[in-house]
Amino acid sequence: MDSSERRARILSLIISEYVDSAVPVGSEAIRSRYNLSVSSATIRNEMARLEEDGFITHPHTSAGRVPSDKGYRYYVEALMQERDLPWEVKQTIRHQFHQAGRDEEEWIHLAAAVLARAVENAAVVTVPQSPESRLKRIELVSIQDTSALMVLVMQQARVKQQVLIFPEPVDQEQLTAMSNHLNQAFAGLSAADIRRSQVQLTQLEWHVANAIREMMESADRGTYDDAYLDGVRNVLQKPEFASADKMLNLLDVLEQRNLSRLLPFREMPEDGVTVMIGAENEQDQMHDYSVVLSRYGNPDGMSGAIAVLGPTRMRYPQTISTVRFLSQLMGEMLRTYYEDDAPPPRDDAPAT
Amino acid sequence: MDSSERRARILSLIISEYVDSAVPVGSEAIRSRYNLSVSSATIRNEMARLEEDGFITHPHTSAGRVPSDKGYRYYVEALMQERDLPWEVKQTIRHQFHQAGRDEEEWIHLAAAVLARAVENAAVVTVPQSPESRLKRIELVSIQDTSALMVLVMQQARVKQQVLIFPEPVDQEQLTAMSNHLNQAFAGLSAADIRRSQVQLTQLEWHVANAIREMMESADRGTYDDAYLDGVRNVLQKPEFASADKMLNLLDVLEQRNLSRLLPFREMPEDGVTVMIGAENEQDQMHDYSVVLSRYGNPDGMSGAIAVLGPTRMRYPQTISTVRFLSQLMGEMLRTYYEDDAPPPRDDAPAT
DNA sequence: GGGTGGCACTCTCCGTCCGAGAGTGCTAAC
DNA sequence: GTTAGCACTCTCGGACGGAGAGTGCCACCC
Repeated sequence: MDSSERRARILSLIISEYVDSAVPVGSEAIRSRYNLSVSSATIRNEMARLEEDGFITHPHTSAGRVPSDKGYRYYVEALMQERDLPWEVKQTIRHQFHQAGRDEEEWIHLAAAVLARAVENAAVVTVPQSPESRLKRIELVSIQDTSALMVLVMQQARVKQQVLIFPEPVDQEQLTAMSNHLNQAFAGLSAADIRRSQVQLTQLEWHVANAIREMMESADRGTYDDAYLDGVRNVLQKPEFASADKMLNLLDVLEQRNLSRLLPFREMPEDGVTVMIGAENEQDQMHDYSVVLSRYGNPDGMSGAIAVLGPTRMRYPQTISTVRFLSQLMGEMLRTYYEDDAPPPRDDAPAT
Repeated sequence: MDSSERRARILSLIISEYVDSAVPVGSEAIRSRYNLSVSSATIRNEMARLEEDGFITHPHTSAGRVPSDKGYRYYVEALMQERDLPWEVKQTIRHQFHQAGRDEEEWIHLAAAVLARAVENAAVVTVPQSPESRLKRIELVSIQDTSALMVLVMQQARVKQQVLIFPEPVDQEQLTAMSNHLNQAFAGLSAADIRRSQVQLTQLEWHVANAIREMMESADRGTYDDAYLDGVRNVLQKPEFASADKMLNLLDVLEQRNLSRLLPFREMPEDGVTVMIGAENEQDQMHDYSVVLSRYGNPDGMSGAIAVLGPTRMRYPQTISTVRFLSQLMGEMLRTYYEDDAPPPRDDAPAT
């Protein structure tokens, strides 16, 4: 057996063992558990080499070895074999999704729950966003003399609402007239289009148009901020978080709603699964965690992100396959239920 | 000094001291810290009496005293004096609220954040609900050949949305015709009214009407389930949760979305603040926590609940005042922004 | 008889110590 | 290159003990 090949195998075994047990793994342990045909002394020699090269470390002199970020990275890159999820598992998930397919909130929730459960870590799923909202319909409903509810329907079936306060009493008839006019003027436009628009508007209409534009702009800005989180408990239960301050640390990372700053959604490639191990994440707070994430949907149309967050000691193969499958599935769901008639101009979209 | 009066004073001091320090408080500590004119031995005697009567307990023989649920209850009932919040504090909060008054979600969020921060514990704020939703307007917007977005506007400015799938292609023109007809037929009705309605509907309209009814029913059922939570960290940081299992315990209580089962929203009186101390809550899981809660809004119109959750060791006076003030303020907000002109009379179902 | 000083007693907390156990690294031999 | 052997290191957990805080009770005092 090639010596570097054997070294790789040992690294692989250390990782499997450590991922399962959370306990530093010693030379004798792997020899006996995987009955290798070499002695523990040989394994120790190899381990020393692996440590020299930075793939594993030592909590202290007389402890077993623990994979380093670099070790995991090499494992993910070269050693592990990603298994496709078993057909039944896929089928079960698919079924659950089609059950809950109507209500977006429920649907995203479900995705997070399924993911968290499958990978036994925390899952984050963002609400899908379109790159630039376009107005489809506006509706004004009277509430009080001087206030009305504005409901915006955007393309891709996104609905936004806001209470408007008018400087003078406005009745439903006026509101209807205004919404008719605004619909005519603004349907199909983006926030920028509306800003540039030259349409003649009354004072009140202008008031409303402003509110529309602001809401659309804030919707466009808010990408990735609206995320569902599930499975925090999975992570907290892991032995690495047994102490109270570790737990608080993790909760700090998760509870704040600026998750999107900690997960590198922005740098996500258009497709494929991204793995970020420990200190590879630029955020200091994330150095003890790994993130596996993927975009779902169509970058030109509706898209969001799903991510798994857990300790660096994570089952990468399963996690990656699951994230991959779920992101595909959610893409399909988006196309089926939410996308406009006009198919986005890409020619690799699998037929539904 | 009357002896029972002195005993009450000592209980009061024990509670203040313990609430601040989280450490069992001894006789000498109280004497010196509040320079009472009696010796520690006398205080010990009084403490023995208080313990006999069940107001305080002993973690172990040679430890100081800790208030029992009964002790806190007596304190809340008879000893503490609820101070009104300082005017500036009220003003600051009021100001924040009027800043964020438009968007309901933001507004509820803010309420939870303000409350959690003010009382240094966890805060729960439910979305306001009306006792029975009434349809105000329905809108149908085409998405694809066979699917459309249904947007329901209820009285009290609540908006619900759902994607509908039709068995046959339907274009926007048909959708508009349908929504016009349904608006005519159903405006102002409750789910029950719609169920009873005798209006002639086409097959497709019937399909939609069904969806409307289901959504309204689910909205009516869902009271109190939709809640915002803030300040979990405040609670976790307290010394009583320093150990990992205590933390997990608390997280279990909070993370699950069935908070409404643990907080006795249903038994809430129509007005006033309810305090529930430790084992007074029927739910076993809640025996270590106290809850201070209040309804906000108008029981006949829109109403919701706000609650504070923390360890039984809690600053009851401040917490109660804050909850009281916030519930009043939120009631005002509801009336100002969200309530219909016509207060919902009981028997106004328009004939169809 | 209530209040008080005194004192023995109890229990926790924390630092120290020690032995068992696990694992390493090195060396010498195969 | 591999291996057996062995000294060495470090952690973990239990035992121990002293310091400190607090109680409970008794005898005494006003």
